[in-house]
Amino acid sequence: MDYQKLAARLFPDVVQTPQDMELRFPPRALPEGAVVSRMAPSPTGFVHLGNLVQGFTSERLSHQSGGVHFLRVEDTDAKREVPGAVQVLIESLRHYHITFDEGATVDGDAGDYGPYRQSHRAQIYHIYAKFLVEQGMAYPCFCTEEELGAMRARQEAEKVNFGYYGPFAVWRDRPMEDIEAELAKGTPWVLRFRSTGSIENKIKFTDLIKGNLELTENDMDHVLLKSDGIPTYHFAHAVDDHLMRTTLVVRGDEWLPSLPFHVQLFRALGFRLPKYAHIGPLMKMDGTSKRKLSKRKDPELALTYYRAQGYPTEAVSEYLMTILNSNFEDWRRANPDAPLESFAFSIKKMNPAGSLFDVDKLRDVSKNVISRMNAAQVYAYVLDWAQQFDPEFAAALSRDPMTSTAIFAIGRGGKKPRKDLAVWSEAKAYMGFFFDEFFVMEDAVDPKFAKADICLALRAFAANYNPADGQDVWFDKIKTIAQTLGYASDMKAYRASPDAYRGSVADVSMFLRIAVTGKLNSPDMYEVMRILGAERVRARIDAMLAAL
RNA sequence: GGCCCGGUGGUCAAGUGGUUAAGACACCGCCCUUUCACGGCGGUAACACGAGUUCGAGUCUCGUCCGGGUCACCA
Repeated sequence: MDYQKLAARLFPDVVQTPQDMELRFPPRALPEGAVVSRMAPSPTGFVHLGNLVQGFTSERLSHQSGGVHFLRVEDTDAKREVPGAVQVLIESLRHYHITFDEGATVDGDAGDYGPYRQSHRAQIYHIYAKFLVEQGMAYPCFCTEEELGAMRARQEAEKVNFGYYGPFAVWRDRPMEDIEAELAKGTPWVLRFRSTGSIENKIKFTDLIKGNLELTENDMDHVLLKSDGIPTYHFAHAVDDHLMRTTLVVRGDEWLPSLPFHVQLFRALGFRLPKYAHIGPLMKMDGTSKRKLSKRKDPELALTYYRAQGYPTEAVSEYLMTILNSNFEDWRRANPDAPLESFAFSIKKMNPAGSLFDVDKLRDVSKNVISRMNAAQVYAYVLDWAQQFDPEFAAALSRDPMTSTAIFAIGRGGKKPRKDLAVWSEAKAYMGFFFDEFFVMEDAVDPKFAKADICLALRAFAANYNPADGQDVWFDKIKTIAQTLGYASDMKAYRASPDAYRGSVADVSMFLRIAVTGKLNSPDMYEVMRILGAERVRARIDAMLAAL
């Protein structure tokens, strides 16, 4: 077989050589130990937690080492192309503070190692495809989908390994005449790798996360170029990561099975193999069993889900960091206000196994993140969320920003801040009662108290209420009312002999709380009344008196 | 089915031959407290199983079992 002739026949337009590419994309001048890593997502319009996990890891590792982090868009699958997806992708990543030194941008490329969209790199791939054919390491295959399907069915029936290999690689050693005949007919073809591997052999490999691995050699003649001339992931990975001078590939461990093939490919192309870090998957419980989080079935995989629920982006980041680096939580406790970037991310701390996604934990992290914010920040975030997902609430909040901020300031700051909110969408339930349009009687007074008694207490409070009172005076008045009406003003005394009283000052407070907030639970009542103002406090007490 | 990865409380996880096997979340109890939230104290709960190596194994080896991933002209 004349491989030169075959190569020329298959790629008549290719004039450049791999050497030309070496000159065009020279090795990077970076200090020893600087990591060049990248994100290489496909633009499906669906940015998910897996992207973030991968992105945090590659970003931290490259930037902490003084290296380069770039973005490459893997848009090689025309069938899955979604308009506008690249923009969504880039904006989402920026939102989560995953930064790039070079790569694809919304309207083009930035950097010397591009193009950074695989759809713009066809000529480059073809140079290497031609090279492999010339070397006898790749060949065209004219099998149809039907033929491949039938082969697979036969393999399943015969219980042999699936795939295009050995005796099943029907186009592997066809004579030139056969190839020429199909070409002349215009039959579509794919370019396949001619594997010299055997499943009898093992290769040793060290993964930065998984450690020492022993894998079976690849004996499959995988597809390099699809019939439209666009490369498969494998081929694009080898060519791009070599030419972009990537030193570390961070990706999900679903790629582990194809690693032996990648090792072969790099060797065949004369490329130096980068280091690899394969991350375990994010799992979830499905009934009684675990499974990998799925794009199709699990809405909580999508970043838009967290946006809609109202999780601060920082909470999502911090939660993922607790999964990625086991010592992150300890560090955060010791450095509550330090920016995420000052944490010393270590690949050694990454777990080789997959972890179950834990919503309870996420909520806890989120509460802590929010508790560290000041009232103005919380107000801004809640407003931002509400403008998109609850416009009526947003309108109420922004009517009087000062007051809204003051509401969020209750119990905030100090050593023991309240942690009421885990997500912005809970804000309305938490403090909506401040707004007359959202005020509803959610809860009722314990029916063991007679309506007449409740009225007595409420009237007494209204009669004595002075908004100018300090907190102590305010509460002393309530205690006095309690005492006068036969309720215990001292909780210890009440607990000692509850039957000696009509109730306690806690019950009197409860009447007031229901009247003013409509709820059994609320933040500090004194602060609530202060912000609500005397007029509305009285109006709500009157309304409750009327309802009783 | 083949190949590969993994297996410490319900969950996330420390742990690299000698520990009373950390910590966090969740759960339960008590304290603080006018409610809730916060905070404090305490509690239930784990090395999948079986051999082997060793004075000694969660840690090393082998086998078994279980879980997951992967076997496309998708990435």
